[in-house]
Amino acid sequence: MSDERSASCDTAAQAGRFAAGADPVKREQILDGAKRVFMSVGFDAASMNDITREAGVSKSTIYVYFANKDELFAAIMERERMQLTQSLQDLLSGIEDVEEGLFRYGVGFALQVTAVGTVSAMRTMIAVASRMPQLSGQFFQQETLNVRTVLEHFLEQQVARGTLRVDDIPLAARQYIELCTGTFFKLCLFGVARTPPSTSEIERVVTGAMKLFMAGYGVKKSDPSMQ
Amino acid sequence: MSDERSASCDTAAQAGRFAAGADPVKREQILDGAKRVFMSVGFDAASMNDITREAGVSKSTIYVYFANKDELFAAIMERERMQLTQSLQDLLSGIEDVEEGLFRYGVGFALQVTAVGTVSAMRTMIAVASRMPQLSGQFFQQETLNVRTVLEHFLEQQVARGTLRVDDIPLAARQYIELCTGTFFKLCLFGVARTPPSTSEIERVVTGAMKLFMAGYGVKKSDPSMQ
DNA sequence: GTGCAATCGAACCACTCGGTTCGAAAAGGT
DNA sequence: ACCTTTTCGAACCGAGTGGTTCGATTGCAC
Repeated sequence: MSDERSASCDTAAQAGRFAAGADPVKREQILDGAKRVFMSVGFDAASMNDITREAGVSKSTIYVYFANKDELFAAIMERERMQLTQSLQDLLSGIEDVEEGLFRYGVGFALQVTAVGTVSAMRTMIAVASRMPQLSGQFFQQETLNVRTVLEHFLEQQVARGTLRVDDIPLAARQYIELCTGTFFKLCLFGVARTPPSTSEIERVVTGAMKLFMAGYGVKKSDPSMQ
Repeated sequence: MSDERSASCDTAAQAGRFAAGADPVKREQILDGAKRVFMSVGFDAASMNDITREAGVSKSTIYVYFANKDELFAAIMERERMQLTQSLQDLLSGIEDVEEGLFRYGVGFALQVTAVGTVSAMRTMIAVASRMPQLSGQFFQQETLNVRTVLEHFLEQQVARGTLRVDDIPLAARQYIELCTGTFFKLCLFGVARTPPSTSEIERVVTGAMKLFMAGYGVKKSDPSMQ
């Protein structure tokens, strides 16, 4: 039954014909339009009439695809979270050198969290965090853990290789993340910085972060001939 | 004329009789009630009917004191900002020892930014930052500058005393602030941490921050007899 | 061309919103 | 007790809210 339905959907994808509420193109169209309104004015000030206009579909169609405003919002935030998480997965793939890894992670992460889309998604989620604890918990919990886990694994590897000496890996990972991104993220979130920081500014701050981090955790090379 | 009015107000303060909309007790009552609603559900979801009930005054009285919802909100956020700024003014007064100063600043600041009241004020302001850029700009700009300036002055003093070697004071100040508070603040803001961190947890993280900071910027004592 | 179904969009619903009006009640001064 | 003024609170206003209904239009398959 479900296999039959799945096959039917795959076939229909070529044909452009779906059951009501099942057209992925129409669904994305709604999500895209709604996202623009939610990210612009937040959940409460986003009206379904505004979303109808922005998405370019009928309001009754929106209600065929989503049960209510809350469900539409949740779908958008989940989509945002997945995109954000996805883009951070491979920041440290295949890297073995400690400074190259730290630099690449720091810059990549800073670019990600200061991007306009990320900031507005965060801001929108923060605004309703106390009223929608489950949704916000899911959004921030997963994202936070994933980002730090990647760095923690990398630090563990470096400790095993003898390039770093770290007693508390989770604390060190937190410290490095905050050194690289903390101020940037806050300035963007608060609206003090109207545009994302430049890449060169990010690189400058990440370089300083690395320098401090290595001063605290780096293992000095004891053999001068290896320099 | 204005002197006469001012004297009249001072006298009346003892007597309990004010011109309409000029009673400071009634004004605070409105602000307190409105604050509770705004901080709980945000600007948009806070209705003037809710605020009327919470403040325990008539809606028409609220409109005698404040022109509209926006003005009421702005007055509350300004009051919050001033309280926040005030409480951070003297964190480093009279301290000369570098590690004592760093510890005291780190712990004091972390306790302040993770307090429930601070977090909800920030969250509420962030939610409307893109719609009320002037208000949010004022709120965050002043607060951010003041907090960091205090630390920068302290670092400058320590550099002059020879206990720290810092090329870039503003960057170092940012780094230390983020090391001490960055993760705590975000976890609270995102609603992941449901309660503020314990003082012992803050002290643990601040101690780690100091250790890292001194590893990077501290001037080692070259005279053993001074230990 | 025909038939079927998804989508459209105008109209509708009960309710809430921010803000206004104004007579009654309350408070304070003399 | 009387007078004045502040505050109260019920009723009101036009606009907007999320969500529903349903005949007309459109799009796709055959």
